[in-house]
Amino acid sequence: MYAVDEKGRVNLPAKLRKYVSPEANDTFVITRGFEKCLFIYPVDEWNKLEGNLRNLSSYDPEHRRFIRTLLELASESQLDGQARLSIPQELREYANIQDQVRVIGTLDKIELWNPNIYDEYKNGQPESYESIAARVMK
Amino acid sequence: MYAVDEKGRVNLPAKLRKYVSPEANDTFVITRGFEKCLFIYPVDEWNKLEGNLRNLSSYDPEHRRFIRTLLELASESQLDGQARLSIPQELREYANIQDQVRVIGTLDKIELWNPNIYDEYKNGQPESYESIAARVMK
DNA sequence: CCAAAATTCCCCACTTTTCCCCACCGTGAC
DNA sequence: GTCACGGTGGGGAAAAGTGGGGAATTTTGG
Repeated sequence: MYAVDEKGRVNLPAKLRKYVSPEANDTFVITRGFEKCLFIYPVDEWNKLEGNLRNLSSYDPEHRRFIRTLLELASESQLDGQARLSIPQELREYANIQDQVRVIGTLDKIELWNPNIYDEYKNGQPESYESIAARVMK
Repeated sequence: MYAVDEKGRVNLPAKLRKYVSPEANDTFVITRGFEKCLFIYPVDEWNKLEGNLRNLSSYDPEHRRFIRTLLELASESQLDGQARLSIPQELREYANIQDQVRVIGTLDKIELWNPNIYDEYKNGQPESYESIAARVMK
């Protein structure tokens, strides 16, 4: 759990920063995620994703919709001197992020959640973690 | 049974340390486990697990949930000079670990339990150890 | 096109947590 | 008894996290 200050800045935990490739050069792309959270991609990871997007067809309505939604709120920015990232207001509103965030590192990106919404998400699942794990990792 | 000191440190018993591969270089990843306990993986074991996670699809809602839950509280750290590991507060809270822990070595990882919760878990099982053994090892 | 307002960004300062180190206690082996 | 090893406790430096002032830039309104 980390603080969001009045200026909408979030500290990226040192533990997670450690895993970000130096190629990213402290630059990140932040956009809306799945379920009401935000995704923060180190630019190098983002570029890979963007490469995949280019393979989609802008003549297919579903592809179009997917690309638009993903890019609509996307925004690139750099860490400040204290390793914090500014989260644009529209994105904060989308994820309902106020003064506290839960930060989750998920392999290729980082997720930001309103802590309450994350708890609801976890508790709202019909199946337990253990039983999903058994199925997924079989 | 081992002590947890005021700083949240736990001594990894010499008996267990003996079995950890030198490749792990005294580095461990600690995260939530199944049932209310914590898992401590030597990094080399963790890396294998992480490799499997990367094969999951982050576009599948169940896979996403699994990855989030597993990584949400995950944290890497090294043994200190006295062969102790610091257990982050959020993880201690999750497993309800206060001043005593039960430490169980389980082949590829180590489990930490609140001693009382572990007893309840054992006693709460409908089937006896012997009859599970018969089925599992058939 | 200019001025006022708002936002962004860069810097400095303070607080809290983590981690590195040293010291101590108890037990079992010699 | 004394030595070695495993386990426990705690002080203090360094790192991580937090808050906020003010210049620079962008946006807005006339």
